[in-house]
Amino acid sequence: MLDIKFIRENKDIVIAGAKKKHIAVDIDALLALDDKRRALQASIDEKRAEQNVASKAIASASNEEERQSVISKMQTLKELLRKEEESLQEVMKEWRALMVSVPNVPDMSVPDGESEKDNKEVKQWGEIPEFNFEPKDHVALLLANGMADYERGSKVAGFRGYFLKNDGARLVWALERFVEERFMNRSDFTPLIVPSMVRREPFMGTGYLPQSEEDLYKTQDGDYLAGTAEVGAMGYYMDEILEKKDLPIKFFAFSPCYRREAGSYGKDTKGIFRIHEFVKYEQVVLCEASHEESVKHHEELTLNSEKLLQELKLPYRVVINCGADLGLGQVKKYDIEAWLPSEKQYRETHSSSYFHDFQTRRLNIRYREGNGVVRYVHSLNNTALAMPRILTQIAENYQRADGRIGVPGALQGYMGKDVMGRVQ
RNA sequence: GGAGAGGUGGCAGAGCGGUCGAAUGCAACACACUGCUAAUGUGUUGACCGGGAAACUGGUCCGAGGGUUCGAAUCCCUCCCUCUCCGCCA
Repeated sequence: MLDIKFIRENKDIVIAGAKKKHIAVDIDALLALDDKRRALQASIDEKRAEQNVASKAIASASNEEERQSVISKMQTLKELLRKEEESLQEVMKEWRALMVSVPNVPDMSVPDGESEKDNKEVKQWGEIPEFNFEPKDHVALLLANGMADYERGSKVAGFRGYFLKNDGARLVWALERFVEERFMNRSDFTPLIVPSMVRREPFMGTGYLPQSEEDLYKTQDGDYLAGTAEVGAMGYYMDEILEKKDLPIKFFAFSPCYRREAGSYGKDTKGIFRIHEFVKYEQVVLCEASHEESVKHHEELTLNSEKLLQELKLPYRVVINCGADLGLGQVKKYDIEAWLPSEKQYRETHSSSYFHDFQTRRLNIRYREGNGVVRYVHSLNNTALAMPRILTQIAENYQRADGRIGVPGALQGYMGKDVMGRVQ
């Protein structure tokens, strides 16, 4: 959510930002409604002030006659007040609905664009592997090596269901220990295991609701299943006022993740690239309200993830997401994409974004500055490692002529070997 | 699943329908005192919306939403949440 004052004073910027994101929102209607809201509020405040004065007069009236005369005057005022309060309520309802639909303003450095195809590459790392045999895709590789079972996966769990077995399961556990150890060595990150089954408020606060309701699983008790640990981690300090000295707060958060993938029925239907249920380690940062701080942490979070891919020796690139590929609250987003040989293109493994105070305003997470001023903190997040998606890139990039899969050097200690699978 | 208790400021915790934004304690901050620390004394300290250059000023907020009343933290209703006990289960 943006500050209504900011919208009022920077109408053109907000309209241009929404256009860049290709999100339809009627700012003029919002501002007209806001004028109405403020006029009503002022009138109500005035009447209440009158009522407060009268109340004191009634309490301290010297005689009954005087008392009764003020009371009867207040009875008519009460009726007027009631009417105005009712219309304010209606206005507020509409006002709130509009307010949560106003997107955050993207950064200057965000490129224009219609879709993810217009994302702009800003960095490439690693060498794209050349094979002297016909490389297979991850679907076949994992199956042939007994590392995944899709048929039984869908028998048991339905569409996009999967089992990981043998070295497939062991590889996930190895990756967990790999990433945990990297972050455990950093005292600035607080390890956090977060709930996946979460109330509505943190979803509203992080911006997943109300817009993306159809992408979420919902329980019969009205809770939702989170598609990322960001939701629970951001909810952690909801409705709290932090101290400046405690910032930045960095979470290394783990959770199972659930996504309905409602809008992507045709995409990535095979294998384990796009699935309903997975696990993810997520970096979440709360920092003081400064654009420079946000940018600094954004670059750092992105680099943290890049280092993991570098250790795994997976070729990747970093793209700046274009306007249309940004979420409602995001100011700027980098996707990190690792090379997928079977598709001869990079595919997303990480997504790193910052929000300024868009989320924290909704979540009501603030901090006290030294001078006593209370401000909304800034928030950011980025994937640390998501599994099993990363198995697709590992399997394909490390595949061998004999059909087996090499173990990345950084994982050999955890796996206890340097090659996975079986000879065909 | 059954029974009960409760939700008040950063925390703890009082609070007769009007003088309650709310006693008191703790914490924090400032000043004083003290060789340092500790202790002590004095004072200050809520958030949000609006007006104002500012000083200041009007309004709102005691879980949420309704109701009664001239007036609600206080009375009534509904909902949400938390806790305790019993049962069940890991």
